[in-house]
Amino acid sequence: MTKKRVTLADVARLAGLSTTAASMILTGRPDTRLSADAHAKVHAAAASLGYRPNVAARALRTDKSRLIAFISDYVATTRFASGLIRGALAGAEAAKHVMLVLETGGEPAREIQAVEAALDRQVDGLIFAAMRAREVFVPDLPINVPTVMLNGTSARFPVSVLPDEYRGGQRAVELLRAAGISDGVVLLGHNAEVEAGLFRSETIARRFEGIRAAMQAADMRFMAELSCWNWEPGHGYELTRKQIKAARPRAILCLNDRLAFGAYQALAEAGLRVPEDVAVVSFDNDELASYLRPGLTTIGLPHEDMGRRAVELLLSEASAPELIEMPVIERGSLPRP
Amino acid sequence: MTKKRVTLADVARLAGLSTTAASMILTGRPDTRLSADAHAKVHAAAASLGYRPNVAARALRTDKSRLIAFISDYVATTRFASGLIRGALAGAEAAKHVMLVLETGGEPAREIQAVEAALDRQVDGLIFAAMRAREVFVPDLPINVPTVMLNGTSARFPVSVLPDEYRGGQRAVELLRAAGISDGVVLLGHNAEVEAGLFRSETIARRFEGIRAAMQAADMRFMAELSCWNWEPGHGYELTRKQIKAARPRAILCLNDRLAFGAYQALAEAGLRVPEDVAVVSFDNDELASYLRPGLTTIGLPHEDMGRRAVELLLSEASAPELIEMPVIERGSLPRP
DNA sequence: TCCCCCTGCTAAAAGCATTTAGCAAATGCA
DNA sequence: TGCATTTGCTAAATGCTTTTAGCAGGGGGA
Repeated sequence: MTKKRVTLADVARLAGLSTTAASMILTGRPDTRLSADAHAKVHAAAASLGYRPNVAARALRTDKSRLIAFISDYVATTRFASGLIRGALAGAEAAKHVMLVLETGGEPAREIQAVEAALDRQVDGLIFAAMRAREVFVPDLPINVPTVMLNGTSARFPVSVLPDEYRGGQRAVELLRAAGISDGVVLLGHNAEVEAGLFRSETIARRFEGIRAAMQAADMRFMAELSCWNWEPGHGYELTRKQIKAARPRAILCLNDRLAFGAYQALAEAGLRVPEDVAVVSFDNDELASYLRPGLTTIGLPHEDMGRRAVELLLSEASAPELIEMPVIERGSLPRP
Repeated sequence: MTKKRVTLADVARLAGLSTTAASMILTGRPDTRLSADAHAKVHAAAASLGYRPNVAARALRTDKSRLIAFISDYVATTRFASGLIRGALAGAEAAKHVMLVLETGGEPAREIQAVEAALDRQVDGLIFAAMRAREVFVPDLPINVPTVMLNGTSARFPVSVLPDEYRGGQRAVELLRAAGISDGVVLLGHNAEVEAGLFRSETIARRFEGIRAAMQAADMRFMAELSCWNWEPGHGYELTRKQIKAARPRAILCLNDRLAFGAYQALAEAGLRVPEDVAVVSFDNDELASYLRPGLTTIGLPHEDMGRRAVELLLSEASAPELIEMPVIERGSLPRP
């Protein structure tokens, strides 16, 4: 507890050199003219004392903290968005940075506090992460460090990392086609406002565009579009139940895995088998998807990749937004052709 | 970008006082003899310049960084363990601290790096969080700051925060009793090694003890104990299916919600209704539990409370471990008596 | 009047690493 | 030998805040 930290001065003293020399050697400066002997002595001294630089002192001098702040509205309400953190953490570690995480609940006051707390600590960059992709509120403070928007956008900060929803939407439809299904497809989770990008998420609007484009390209049309606000299992269950009563579909294209989960429940209850009687495709690759029987084929949200990429863009001071590929995760909810 | 930070010296200059005065006033020192006038001037100057102290410089001088490190093996593999982070984040925010999060994947080399990175930044405390409660590997480095173990234990650091599994185990059985069920109960997810505390988690061993104690107290005995290593839905499904074929239980006590999920699938397939034909109780309060139909009654893992409490113990330099109550979450998988 | 204490404030050091400017000795070249 | 370079290294300044030690002036008591 009381053992004093070992400082650069201690190392220098033990090596019989100046702190200047020690500093230059330990930070690995290229063009210094210090002798090989000096290098050896300093390294030996540092090792024997177990020297570790005081990052605060270094940050004070260099204005680089090797710290980045990850400010999100909700870390893990969707357990799933935590993939964003995991990825970012991995990216930070790879770049020998360390990550401060702050949660704001989407409340402006807490957002301000979070940004201030981060800036006070001289972070090298800010990542604003949103649980649901949308226009993110960024407090109107002077921010003088690189900033990237993760799973969201901001008029003020152009560099963002988003899933490539358009392509993802296309893929879902292509999957259906490849399974030999070209009609009797029901869209589950439609919502006009969302589709228009008015609410919740512009990126989901792009998902719709991709779906519509692919449908058109294949000259397909939905048998029905079942609309609801929240995309929770309960809604998926109810809508699917009603649909089955009206007319049995050949396939259900669900806007997320939780809806698909509800659809499975309704199908099971009606004695319909997946995929023989009704095929299902979905979006997200929620952990759920692997629990279902049969496993759910879904277009994954590449959260972990996105998080990692956000850090990379941040540290390379990129200036353009980036779209991350949505992987197709094939499990068993589509018939093999 | 180039706008220089405003420093304490700037504030002092504008206020027409020394930096000493400004510092004392802004940090709210109690026994200073500075005039009310001086206070007013300094505060006015600070406000008008938008002064924010440089935390690195302050940390350098005071050795207090208002930073705590959250070092975990896996943040969110179980999406669920991320509740630990959420709680800790909330606790840190309440205490005006900020949290560094580091992930180690349980690899010793990364653990060492993580601890060093944290210590280099003069964190005020360390939280070692484990995804699964167990004896946690803590690298053998000199650690001279308060440390608490979260959802795990360590011989070296006695203060830990764990769920009260013994009581939780009892509660599960009591729930069955209260629903009028006293026989025909199958235990799903037993495992002799785990029960003996030899592997994975000592706290799960305590859960078993609680279950056994309550069973004995109620003079009940399991109809069968179905054992498996991994507690995933697939295993729950298989074991339940076999059990149904052999003899239909009145209730299934599942060691976690994922097993219960599998049990539901097998039950549905066999045309058995929950809870009329077969009741189910479980542990964890995974998000899954609310998706099932009917909702799963389960003994919740209080991750968020635990995270918050860990920070509180850390900052109060507590010296004793603490058990956090496991809430019973009643949904619809038990019959109303 | 002299001494002491209180009030209100400040100069300077400390905390630790990086960096600029520059010194002394050795070497190279003519 | 004499001058310019190069080599190998260091003193001191810098970044910003906190804290210690202490100064100047006014008032009170003896």
